[in-house]
Amino acid sequence: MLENIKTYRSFSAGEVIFWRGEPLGYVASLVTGVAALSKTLEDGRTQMVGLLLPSDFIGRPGRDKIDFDVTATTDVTLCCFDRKPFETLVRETPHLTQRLMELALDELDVARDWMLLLGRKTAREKIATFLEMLARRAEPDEKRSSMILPMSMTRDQIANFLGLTLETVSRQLNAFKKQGVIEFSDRKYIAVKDLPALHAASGDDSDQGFGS
Amino acid sequence: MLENIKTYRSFSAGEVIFWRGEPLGYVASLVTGVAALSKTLEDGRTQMVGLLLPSDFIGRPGRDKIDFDVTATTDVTLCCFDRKPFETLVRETPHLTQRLMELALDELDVARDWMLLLGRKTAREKIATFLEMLARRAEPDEKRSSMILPMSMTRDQIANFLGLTLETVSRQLNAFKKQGVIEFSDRKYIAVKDLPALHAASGDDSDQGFGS
DNA sequence: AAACAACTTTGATGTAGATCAAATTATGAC
DNA sequence: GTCATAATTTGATCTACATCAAAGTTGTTT
Repeated sequence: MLENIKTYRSFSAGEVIFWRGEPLGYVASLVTGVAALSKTLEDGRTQMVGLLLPSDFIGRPGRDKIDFDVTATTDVTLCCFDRKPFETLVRETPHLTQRLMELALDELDVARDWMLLLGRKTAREKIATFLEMLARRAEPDEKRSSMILPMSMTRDQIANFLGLTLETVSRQLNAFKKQGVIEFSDRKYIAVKDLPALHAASGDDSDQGFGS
Repeated sequence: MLENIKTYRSFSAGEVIFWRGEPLGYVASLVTGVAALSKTLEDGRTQMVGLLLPSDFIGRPGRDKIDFDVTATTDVTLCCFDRKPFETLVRETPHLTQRLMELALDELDVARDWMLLLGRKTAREKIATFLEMLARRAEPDEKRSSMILPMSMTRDQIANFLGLTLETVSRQLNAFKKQGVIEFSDRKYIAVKDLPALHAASGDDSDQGFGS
């Protein structure tokens, strides 16, 4: 049923997918690539408020506007559904509403973890949390302490994600490198050598969330 | 239908309503008072991740645990529904699911505004945003630039809400007082004298959210 | 009304991370 | 390969806010 109304769209790295305040013509599911949700203050300071990875959903039933920009971090492919028919479908399919609510609740949990990070963590803890999150997303089940993560964000983007400056991100990343916790030479990858060390540096209560 | 399964519970200021990780026996709607959602790091640093005012909902369909503590800020009355019958009801009432999803999306918007505040705003901007938010909630329609706000939070609680220390909160509050933007003598109230000045000091993009 | 405990204010000092300023090093184009 | 542009690193300095440390308030108990 969704099949009939779906179309694909592509965006290249750096392109804006949705502007804040602009009426949304469609909702979408991210197929490939990475996109970021961000908010901006009047003087240009920006803060990322969400990261979209493949299978993540953009758009909110019952709302025709969003209050943040959505930007392609890498080249991105979207699977789009026109809003009107999608909303009709949602109204007629209770199960789908249920599913969308679960997605919203998941996003809310992530947002609240991020609030704790932004409000109370040190720069070192922020970087450790960020890397640990990437590692967990890349290999949800594996318990290896070592792995290679594709890195599509620049230092500046990471800084906007963590509420830091790009210089601080660079320094903390190199501090972890010097300690042998991570390795990198190429800009495209970061190798995690000691995941438990990252977790220990994240400041998180050990039995919170995914605990140790 | 909800009538049959509802009960009322009271908590006095400072009491914990739900502990993080503890299975939730019931969901609830806040009737009177103020409660706070908060998260804690292993060394005790805490960050509030939400504020519950009358009519706000606690608990999430399909989840039996929450990842934060809920604490009564003032004396609180809750209207509770046992979880099992409530969930059955939700499954059978698509309209209710729809409504709960809207609540979740509203919370998500609030959480993201807070991420911008925590990540990028200065102490002065945080305080201005906080006071402006209270003013808007107290009188959503009124366009008066002057009003009296009941203040139930201590400096320490405000600090945990804004990602600051209590001393910084005190200093910034007194700075606004000295400038005639607010007034207070009693601990129970803050009088806003110049709402536009607060908005101007909040750092928000003027056409974002509720614009100027 | 005195004694207290819990807040709040105010001041002095310290510091993590921001800001400013160059190098240095990738990376993609030609 | 060479050039040009963008990203990263590194260093020096600055500053907003945290931290430490007393007072001063306010409200409550007896």
